[in-house]
Amino acid sequence: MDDVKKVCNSSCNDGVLLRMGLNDNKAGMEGLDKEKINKIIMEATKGSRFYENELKKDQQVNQRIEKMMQLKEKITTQQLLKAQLQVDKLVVELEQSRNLSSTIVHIDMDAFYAAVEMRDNPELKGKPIAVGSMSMLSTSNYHARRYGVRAAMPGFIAKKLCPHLTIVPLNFEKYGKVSKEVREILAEYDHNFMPMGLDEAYLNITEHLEERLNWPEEKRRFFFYTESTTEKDKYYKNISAKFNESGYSSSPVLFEDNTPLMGDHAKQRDPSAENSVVFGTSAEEVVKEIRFRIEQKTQLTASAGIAPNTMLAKMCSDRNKPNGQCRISPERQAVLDFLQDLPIRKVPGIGKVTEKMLKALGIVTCSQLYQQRALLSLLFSEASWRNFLAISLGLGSTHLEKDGERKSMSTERTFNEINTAEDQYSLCRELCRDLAQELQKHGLKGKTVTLKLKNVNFEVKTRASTVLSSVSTEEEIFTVAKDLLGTEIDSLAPYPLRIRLMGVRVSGFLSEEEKKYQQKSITSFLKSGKEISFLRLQTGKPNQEYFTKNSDGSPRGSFFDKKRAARQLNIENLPTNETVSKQLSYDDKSSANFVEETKKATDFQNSGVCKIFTCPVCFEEQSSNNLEELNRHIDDCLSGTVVKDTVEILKSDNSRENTLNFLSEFKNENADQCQKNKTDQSDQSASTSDNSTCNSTEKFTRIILDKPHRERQPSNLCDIARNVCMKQCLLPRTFPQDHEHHFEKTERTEETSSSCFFEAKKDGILVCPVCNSEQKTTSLMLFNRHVDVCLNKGLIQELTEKKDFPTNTENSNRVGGLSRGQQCTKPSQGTKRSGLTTSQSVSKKAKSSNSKHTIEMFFK
DNA sequence: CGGATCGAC
DNA sequence: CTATGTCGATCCG
Repeated sequence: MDDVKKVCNSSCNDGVLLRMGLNDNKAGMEGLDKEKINKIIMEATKGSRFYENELKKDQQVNQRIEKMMQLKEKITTQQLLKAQLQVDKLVVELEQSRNLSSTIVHIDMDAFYAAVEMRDNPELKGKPIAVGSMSMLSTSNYHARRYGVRAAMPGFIAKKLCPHLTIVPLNFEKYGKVSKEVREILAEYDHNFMPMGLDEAYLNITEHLEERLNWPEEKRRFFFYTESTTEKDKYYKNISAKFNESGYSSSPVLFEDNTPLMGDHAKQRDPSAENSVVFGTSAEEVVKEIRFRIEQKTQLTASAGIAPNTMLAKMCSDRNKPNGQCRISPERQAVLDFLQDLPIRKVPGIGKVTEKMLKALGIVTCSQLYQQRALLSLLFSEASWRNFLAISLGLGSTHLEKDGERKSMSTERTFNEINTAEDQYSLCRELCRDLAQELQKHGLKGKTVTLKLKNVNFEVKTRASTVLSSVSTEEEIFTVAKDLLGTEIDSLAPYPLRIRLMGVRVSGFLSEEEKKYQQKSITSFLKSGKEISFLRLQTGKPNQEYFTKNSDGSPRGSFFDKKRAARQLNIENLPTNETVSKQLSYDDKSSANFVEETKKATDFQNSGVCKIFTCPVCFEEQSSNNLEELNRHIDDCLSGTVVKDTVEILKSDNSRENTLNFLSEFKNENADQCQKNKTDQSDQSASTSDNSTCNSTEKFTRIILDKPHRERQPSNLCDIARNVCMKQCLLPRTFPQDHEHHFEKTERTEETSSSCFFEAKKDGILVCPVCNSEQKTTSLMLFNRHVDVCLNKGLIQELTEKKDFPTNTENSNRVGGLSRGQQCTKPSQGTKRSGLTTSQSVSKKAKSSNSKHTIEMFFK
């Protein structure tokens, strides 16, 4: 979309109006001047809930600015000088890395949707039109823009600005088709061109330019598409006029020919024909050719920018729109000249908030951005000021990297106020259904579900929950989403939740790598057939009181508390085959009673009173008054006695899930082996333990370990875990003063990493499985602590609070002080995060108590 | 991680 | 009456 939203003049100080779209209308022309436009918008706006919210947001930005200014006051000359030196060192580096050798083109269709609609409906020509609805416009044509009608403006306001405005509804299908036609052309110049939405694209024509040098003229000749109808005739005469104006050396254009001609067709024609045009070999000529071809093919015009990198190309394409192009020649000085007086708002990535903040510092143009680089490095985050610096130097990506895998998928809807829980739940389900459909279409499953709500005052809230295994079906997503919704409804009771928008998002997809691995695992898991009987899944109706994480106020337990509670529940609900269904139906109730249970469990743990505990591995009751003994017992179970013939595990509740997952994986390994030994094992997967097929049906897992383990190097957690069980682990896993801690670790076995399972390197040097750094330590506990620091800052804090963990102060200070990203990043990796971030490793566990599910795989 | 915010189309 | 929908990135707690 062209830059309708960026027209805001930086001279405009009025916070709210800043967003409303002013126009740079020239006096005397048809349309309205800025003042009138603002007045009309204001009248239509003031007093509305929307406006109130805009004011609120504006104040928040002002507060940010205030904070920044306070920070600025405290900066000393000394600090500034020091910063200047450091930044300038970076400037030298960046300058050295400047690469002017690429030719990047940014193509931007002019008022795309509006142009398409006008093309297809001649009645609209010459009229001000906008595409969208009374609620929201996507774009407007240039005629309408003179009245201040812009993209992102509600139609009813646009109507007030321009009463004779025609609003055309969106027709994405059509735009998609046109877009495809354009892309076909673009692909000829760069196979890897990068589309940005339907109407924009970046091309790297560096290679094309080289090849083109050797092209014969005939290969660069294009013919005008002509038709005998008067209407079209006129149309193309206009085009040819434009092209001649802009400096084409082409001969006068005639329109006697009826045949659309491009590329190879051209060769067959008489080269001297006057209805053709030959384009040169320069970058400008190439882009003119592209634009020409686009126009011939679609009757739509495009603007373009040519520059040594994407950022510059994008800004360039803005320069001469509509229907124009601009080039920054690949010289440093040309780049700097271009930037000199360019308002920072024109820079992609700098929006209205950043603009306002920088303006508070007196920065409006890119050259000012450069001049203030030292100050900016002290006031903004590393990422931000480095970005600012790159901008002010005119640096950007010189190649087009294909966008990586999708990270999230979502759907949201705006509607008239909905305030009854019933309607909200059913809407939520509907959204989940739509989303599930899309997810499955793309074969995606994610671990995090986010619910988005916008109340009638336009305040937006998001609530997220991450579960252990990926979700993709309506039921799975809804199970999570309805809980999130439930807590929100509850948190407002007795007042109703009054919303105008709801959205559901799923993120945390498995990477391609992980997918393959899981696929394999599941397959082998299923193929082992008879060994698997059931998988249990959460069941029953949505329970509004079901506990979830809740940010503000409402009762919630910490992760550990939940774990303890869950453990405690085990004690009361011994899983036996007879009580299975009872147990399950209790599950939901037990969740509802979560708070109470949490308390009980915590009390138990603190009191040290002797209690009965059911070992999650062997399921024998253990009576113990301290966790140490329990841990020892579990250690014994894990390290040998259990891993032998035919162990049956009944999966009955969440608390045991981790251990079960751990063992499931075990089983997978064995199943894998089985596959190789037994030639044809008939597939008895009637038990359908695939994640995706698990619905609310009650199922149980029965896991049998009956095969010897393969011998090979540990390559993933599962392997490591196996080694532990085979007593191959090189390190003792019980730490005298650290039993509770250890217990938690046991539960974390499904984590991508765990301080419990690692390999020892030589004397006193251990390799942290999280950050991979070598840790010199004489104390396992200290090492363990390091790993945990890597795993989760919050975790450590919790532990230290509760247990007064012995530790060296320097270390604990550092933990609190550093940001997580830094903690676990190897120095050599610079600013990039290590493959395994803290967040990732902590993620799965965090919501474990909230999850239902089946097989959990482990990856390294 | 979870939540808010920014920015782009 | 009537102020979008989707996505990625980043920052902070």
